[in-house]
Amino acid sequence: MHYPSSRLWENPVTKVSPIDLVARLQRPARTRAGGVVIELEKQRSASDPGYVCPASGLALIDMAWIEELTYVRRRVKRGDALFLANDQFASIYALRNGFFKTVQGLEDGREQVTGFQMSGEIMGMDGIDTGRYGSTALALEDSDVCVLPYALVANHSNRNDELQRQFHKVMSREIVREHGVMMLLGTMNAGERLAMFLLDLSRRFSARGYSASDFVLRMSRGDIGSYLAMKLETVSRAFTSLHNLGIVHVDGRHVQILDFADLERHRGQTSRRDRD
Amino acid sequence: MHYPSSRLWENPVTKVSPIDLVARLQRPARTRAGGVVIELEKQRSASDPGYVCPASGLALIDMAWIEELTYVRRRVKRGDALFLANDQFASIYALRNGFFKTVQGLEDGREQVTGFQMSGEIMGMDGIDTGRYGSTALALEDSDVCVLPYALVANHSNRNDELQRQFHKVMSREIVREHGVMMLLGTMNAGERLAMFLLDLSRRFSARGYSASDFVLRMSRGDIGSYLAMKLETVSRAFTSLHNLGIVHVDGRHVQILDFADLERHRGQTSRRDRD
DNA sequence: CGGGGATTTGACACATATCAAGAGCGGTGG
DNA sequence: CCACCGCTCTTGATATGTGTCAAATCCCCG
Repeated sequence: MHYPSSRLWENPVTKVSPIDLVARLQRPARTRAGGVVIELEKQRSASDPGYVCPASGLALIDMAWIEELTYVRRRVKRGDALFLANDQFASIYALRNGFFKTVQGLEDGREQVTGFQMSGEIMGMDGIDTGRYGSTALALEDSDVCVLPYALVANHSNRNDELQRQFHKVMSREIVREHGVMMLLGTMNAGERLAMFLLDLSRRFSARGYSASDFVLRMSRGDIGSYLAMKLETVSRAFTSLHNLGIVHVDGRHVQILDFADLERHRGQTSRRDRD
Repeated sequence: MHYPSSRLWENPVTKVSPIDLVARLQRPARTRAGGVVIELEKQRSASDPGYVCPASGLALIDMAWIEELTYVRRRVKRGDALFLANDQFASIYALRNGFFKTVQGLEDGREQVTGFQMSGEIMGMDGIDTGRYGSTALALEDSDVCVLPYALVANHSNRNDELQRQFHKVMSREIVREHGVMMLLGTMNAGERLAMFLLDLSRRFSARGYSASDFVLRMSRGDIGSYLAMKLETVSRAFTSLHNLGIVHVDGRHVQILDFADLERHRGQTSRRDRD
């Protein structure tokens, strides 16, 4: 699979080009605490506030710490990649505004959506281990991202217990989320999976001040299916089923949850009779 | 589900009881850097080396850092729990010797194995976010575990870049692993899943100096099925299939991989004809 | 040596995949 | 403004992989 990447050529907010940044961060043979990062910090504290990623949209998610660390922002257009699987890892990314999916590929070409990210959520942590990203992050709508150079995060969290804690929590949360997905894929049928998916989206929209019961999906049926491990036709049928039961109103990508209690209940037992 | 827990009553290696340890770690209203942890460190540097977890068995896995942080070791008998889902989080655990599974539960009682851990691997990181473990860790054989109080890990990694990096890597690795499992569950059929599973085990045994091609499974067909999201009967049939194809020799829990190339290939396409 | 869980195997059911066709819908250009 | 294209989505008919239920055997552990 080949996606257009916004990687090295788009840098509307900062004066320092990402290329320089990456080059500096990767400059070898200097202790992290000593040279490189401090140098970056000096730049960061220069008088131009433009490259500081305002945390406004993120406050709800308890991520003021991101503000401290943002070195540069990046805009990613719908359909473009923030990073590609196998790219050299240098930064994690906090989504400030917009919507992403992360996609993981197999050698033989099969691929799967491993997550959807919305504002305040972090991408790229799967790159820390091997030094290369394990997945590709694709914008599902025009988005605005805070670039958090990993070296900076690491360095700051040495001296800021709260930041360290937040960072650990973010990674832990990702582990917990993935446990949940494994659970979903391992123990639930199609109807339950979709119900869980909608409830999860609802909760996350709600946490950001949007309606919990009325929202527009940013992803296609195929993406949902890939994430939930079912074919797009099955996703469509499951939507139709929920719609016919009067639990949600579905019109294309516009979803209205009509009965949360039923949807919650659905998330526990569904079977053939529901479709009739 | 109710499992016997080794939690508060088993502490054969250290002089400080886990109860005291936990109590101290949880003592509120003291900065982490200041009071509590330093206090622990003093104890740790006392003349009794017994409570330091020798890193011997872990060296291969690049985890010498664990040695520095181990405050106490714990023995967990087969079938007992190291920690239970919903237990108050205080420590992560490095498996020194033995074999574990981690199990996640749904409110309605359904549960799933989310991972198998062998020596050198870390458990409990899913507790950092919420302060409670998200899963239960059950010993599949008598095991020996290094207890790494989270406060200690956090404190040390403030002052030790390498340790910080290792810790981040371990969490990242867990995220990557879970992406892999999602992939497995989302895109592969039963035969492929089992092939992947066996190759994964093989690799991990091999990394610990055991045979890559001849090993004894510590877990039941049911556990494997739970992990791979298939019924135990299906696991059994998939084993039989691999056996009949001459790719692996299976005798109960004793597995010998006869043809790695075929097994790798199997991990890419399997279908009905393989069973005939 | 006995008992009970673990495993295997078979027959059948069912949830979901697959294949196929058509409908909706937004964008584009004549 | 309409026609057309390409996409996504829906719906139907059928195929199939895996689940379910059941029974027999194995074998581990007390």
